[in-house]
Amino acid sequence: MESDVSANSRLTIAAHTLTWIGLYQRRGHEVATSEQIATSVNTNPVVIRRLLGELRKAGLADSRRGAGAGWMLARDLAAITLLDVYQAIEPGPVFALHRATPNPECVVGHGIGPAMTAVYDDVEAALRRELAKTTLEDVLRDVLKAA
Amino acid sequence: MESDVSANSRLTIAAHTLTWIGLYQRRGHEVATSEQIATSVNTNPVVIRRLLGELRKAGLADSRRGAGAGWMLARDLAAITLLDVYQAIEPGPVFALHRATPNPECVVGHGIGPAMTAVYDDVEAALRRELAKTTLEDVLRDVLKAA
DNA sequence: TTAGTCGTAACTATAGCTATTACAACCCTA
DNA sequence: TAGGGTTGTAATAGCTATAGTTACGACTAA
Repeated sequence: MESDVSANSRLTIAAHTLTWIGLYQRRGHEVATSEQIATSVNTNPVVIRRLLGELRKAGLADSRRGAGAGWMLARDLAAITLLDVYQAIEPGPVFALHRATPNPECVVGHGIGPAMTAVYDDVEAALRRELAKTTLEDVLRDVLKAA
Repeated sequence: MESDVSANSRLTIAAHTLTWIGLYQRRGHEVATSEQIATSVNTNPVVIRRLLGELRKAGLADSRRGAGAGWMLARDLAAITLLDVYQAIEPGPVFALHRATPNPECVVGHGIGPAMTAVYDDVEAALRRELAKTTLEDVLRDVLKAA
């Protein structure tokens, strides 16, 4: 259990999942099951299947049904950045404007939205730039180094 | 109502609040009440008081009690960056590791935590760098320009 | 003494993430 | 063609954070 339970662990789980599949495939297996991945991640197989569904929609993973079914990578680990993963699973922005529209008759209430949006756009861009620097190949290298 | 209601609007509200106080003080008033600010933000005064309580703890705002009570800035708008505000009100990191510890007997489960932590540290650093670039004076300038 | 505001507790509502159960759909293999 | 393992997905519940609201004691200038 981590210190802050509120923040998103989706990116962590997604990176874990894809890295696991990549390593498993390199060891000679064709497909990985959500059951196997869930055992490594320590969660429920359905959580993995749902997440992999989103990753498949983004063109990062693929699945096979029926007997001998399972999941595989759609691209090599080196061709997937954490930004790819982030964009596949993150729905909204990190920061939001007001829930309820602020008073438009007030100077600040009127102008604060655009002003903050400009800042938030820059912040998100910086965040994406940073995530784009790391591929899942890099992640796997770090993982194996720690072993 | 904004498009994504889930993300944090706390930074937006906090910046709005401090900017409002700053402008109000420049117009000759000594203190601003949570009631006035809440009218501009379009929320409940208690929400503003709670937030200003955190900002005061961080040394950004100050309050006076009793009759003629209210809030004032502890520093000039130019001396407050959005990073200051962010650090005063944001509790946790943007990204989290797994809720439940992943399987330590699995290579990936064992090494993924440190690997992702390294990335997340860089991302948070980039985010902070970006927020530090903008002061509330900059925000007020943008706000007045939009009017 | 009074009136206005802060400071804070308590409660409710909403939304997202995670976890879990259940089951139909699918398809390889024997 | 029957069996069995796995995907795909709906439904539900619990937890947490944010937000909104009411209520009321604490404080202090006038």
